[in-house]
Amino acid sequence: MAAWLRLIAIVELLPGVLDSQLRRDAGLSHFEYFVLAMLSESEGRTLRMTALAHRTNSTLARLSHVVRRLEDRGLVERFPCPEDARATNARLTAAGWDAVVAAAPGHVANVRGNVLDGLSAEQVRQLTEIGDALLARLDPKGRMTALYRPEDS
Amino acid sequence: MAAWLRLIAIVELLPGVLDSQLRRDAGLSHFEYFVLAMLSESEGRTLRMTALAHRTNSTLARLSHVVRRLEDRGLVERFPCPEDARATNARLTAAGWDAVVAAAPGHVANVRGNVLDGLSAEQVRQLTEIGDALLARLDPKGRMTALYRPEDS
DNA sequence: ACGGAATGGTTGTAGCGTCAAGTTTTTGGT
DNA sequence: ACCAAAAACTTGACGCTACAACCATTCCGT
Repeated sequence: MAAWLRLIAIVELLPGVLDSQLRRDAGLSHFEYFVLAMLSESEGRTLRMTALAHRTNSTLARLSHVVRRLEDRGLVERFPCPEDARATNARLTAAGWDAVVAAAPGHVANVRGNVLDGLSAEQVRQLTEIGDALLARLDPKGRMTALYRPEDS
Repeated sequence: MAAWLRLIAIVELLPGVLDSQLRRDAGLSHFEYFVLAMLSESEGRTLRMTALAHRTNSTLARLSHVVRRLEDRGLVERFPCPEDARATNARLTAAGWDAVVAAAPGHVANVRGNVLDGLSAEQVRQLTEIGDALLARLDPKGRMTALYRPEDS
């Protein structure tokens, strides 16, 4: 019960902390930043929509809306996938890359300052294992396994 | 980094799991349920809006909207606080009590099944301490301390 | 090789949360 | 005693997310 109440509080408070720093300093929501960051780390800065949805723990519908808005802002571009005519690729533009590079340091500092620095090295290790155990239940199909366990996928 | 990615994934996935079960089985969002639950545990099933906002880790603005909707549905009623004319009290109605009682068992089962049962007793203990450490940073003013550390405040 | 099911994606809508602004009452400094 | 600042909400507008419906393409069993 004690653990559960704390977990709820974290889930309720963390998004606000991340969003407001990024919104203020970079004009991006945390989810938008995360989408751009996942693209920036991919081959050719390009991913199929479904793959991107998995890496961002999101729905295709949600992602579709967000990518459209990012495209309107010139940070991302979409083009049909040559290999599968059903699929769409999303690629980071030069402006999108610049936006991630500009936003990253402040975001990392925020995460360290507000989250990780409060934990001992041992607790970080414990949290990693707890995270694995929880995600095994929350994401039973292992859809976004690629993110938190990059060796599979 | 591994711990951080897992924490993000949890924060992204957990609300959906909680909301969809409660929405489906009880017609309530998790936040609405939590508001009703906090009232149900309070003296006279009544709390001032500010106190309720702290216990639910939320903003007064957010809470005000939610309580208005709950009031429209007859689950809660609002009345001015006699001691402080600025303040508003929210009280659970009989229908609201019934709604919490009806929703609780399914919700508890869901939480156990999807979250806590995946952890060992030792991990639950670790999570409690990690939660304390994180909340000390996320909620530096200890606004909603009352929730996760009921002995103070 | 054909037809139904599954996959991949988009869009409209409705509901919820955030932000900024406003009102009223209380507190505190002088 | 007075006035400014703070506290306690409420409200309206706007943006984002979930849900459901939809279309196109590919897969697969027979």
